[in-house]
Amino acid sequence: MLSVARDCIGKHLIHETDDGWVAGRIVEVEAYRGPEDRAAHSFGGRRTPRTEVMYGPPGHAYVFFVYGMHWNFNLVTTEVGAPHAVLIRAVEPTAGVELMAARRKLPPMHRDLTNGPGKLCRAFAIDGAAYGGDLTTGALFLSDGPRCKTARSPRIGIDYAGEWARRPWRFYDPGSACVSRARPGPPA
DNA sequence: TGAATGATTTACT
DNA sequence: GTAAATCATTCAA
Repeated sequence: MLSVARDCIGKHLIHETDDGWVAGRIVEVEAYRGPEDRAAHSFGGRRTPRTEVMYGPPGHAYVFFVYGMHWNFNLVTTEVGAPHAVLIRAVEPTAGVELMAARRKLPPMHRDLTNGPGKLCRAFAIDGAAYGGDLTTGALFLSDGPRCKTARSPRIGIDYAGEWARRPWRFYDPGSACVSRARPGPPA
């Protein structure tokens, strides 16, 4: 589970749409460990229409909407019946930067294009339509990339989860400028 | 049927 | 630094 999350770092996410296509290298993810993890939506074995896809086969997209305005994109990682997922928190744009910039209404070459869960979903035009999609056959898919070193840290935005919030299940590429936040050292 | 809340981002002081 | 935006999903009655 955690190794799967780490393996996601460095892979490429591609989304083809009518407007063109965009791609990015995944530089930050978080692991969510189903029933045991209070921070996970599937905590306690909860099974609802929203979490249903996590109980299905791996390689599918778990997309959900929060705070009334943001989508988050997850990769279902484990076998049927085990509701574990990896949240894609940030990517480094590699193609279609101008299209992303147009969607985000920001200038190209801007790091803020994709350095957050809600941001990258908007830049990639990921929404409810991608829910449950197969990430190997659909318009939204993953591709292998060069393996690279990863760092780990506690997860973000789940303080309500108590001790689980301190589990170092966030993986990121320390060499990328597109990681969402919590950089260890000064920006320069 | 109704009320509470969140795996966030953005804007403003 | 703090606060507001905003709505699908979820839990209670």
